[in-house]
Amino acid sequence: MNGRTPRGPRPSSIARVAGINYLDLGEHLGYALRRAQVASFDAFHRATAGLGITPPRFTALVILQANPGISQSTLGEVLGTARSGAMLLTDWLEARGFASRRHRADDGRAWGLYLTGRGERLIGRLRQRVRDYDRRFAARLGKREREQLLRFLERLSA
Amino acid sequence: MNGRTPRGPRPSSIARVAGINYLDLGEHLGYALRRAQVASFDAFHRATAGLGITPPRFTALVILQANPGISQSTLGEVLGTARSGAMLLTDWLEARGFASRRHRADDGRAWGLYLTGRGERLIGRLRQRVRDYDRRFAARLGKREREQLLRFLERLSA
DNA sequence: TATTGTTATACTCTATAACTATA
DNA sequence: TATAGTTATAGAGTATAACAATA
Repeated sequence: MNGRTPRGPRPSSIARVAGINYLDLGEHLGYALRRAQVASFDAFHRATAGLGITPPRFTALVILQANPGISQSTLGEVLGTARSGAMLLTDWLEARGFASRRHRADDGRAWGLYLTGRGERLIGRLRQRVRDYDRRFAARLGKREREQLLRFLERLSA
Repeated sequence: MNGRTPRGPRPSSIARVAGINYLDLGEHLGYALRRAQVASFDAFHRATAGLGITPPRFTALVILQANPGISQSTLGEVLGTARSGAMLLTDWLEARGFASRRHRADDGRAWGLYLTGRGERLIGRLRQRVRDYDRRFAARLGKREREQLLRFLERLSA
């Protein structure tokens, strides 16, 4: 313990409590998805401990890396949040030197968003960590099962 | 439109944005789980529209039905939240006449929580609605696929 | 008129910590 | 001492609405 409390939302696992009757809750896809997602978030949190990186921030870094010059509105659309949220997220990245806003030649209203060198290095390290955590988290499934699961989830999300 | 804004958290879907490069984000189990969970939450929200029922509240109702006399602390444990959160949730249920607190004979500190008749009727209707929504949501999967998915998720959550 | 970014505001959820009463 | 419930407080996340600048 170092006394510092992490800032982001704390993932609290949802363990099965002994002696409790859950009825058919385990048959509900929504409940099962929620439990698995919390477990995944918990693993993500441990994998990125101390960096202040949350899943949306990680996603934003990946999207900025692959789509240099993207606007805040589009970033918000990708993340599924309102413009104002995308703006706060961009503020966070910029304040830490991971991303920069540049004026666009073609549209005076919008910013173009770019990773800085520091941001590139961060996402490089993060990619590795997140890939590792994802593999460890999925270790209870076989390779084929993991692929199957991904396809199922993709079909539900489309 | 009736002008009333729903109270609970609004599920905002995470659609794929055309023209955006997502790199390998789709291969991340955490990302896929999050997207599916948001889609599921969105369907749940529509299924229970107007009732103010959120997934944790639904879970609490099921747990109270199947475990009459459960304490607030244990309910919080089941939900994966702190005691204070379980208390606010119980307040919400009690204020609407869905649940009641009764003193315990064996332990003067703890409440025993029980569904009221009104709560029983609510959970009866909700069960039906939630089961329907869950089936519709999973309609993109076959029966066997749905079962497989549930087993995969269960293994990841254990 | 519509859109981008911004700002202010409000609301939900949830955690922490301190307190009380019981055990 | 430890636990159940309570209360107060704080923080993160995110939505809405209004506004200025630009299209």
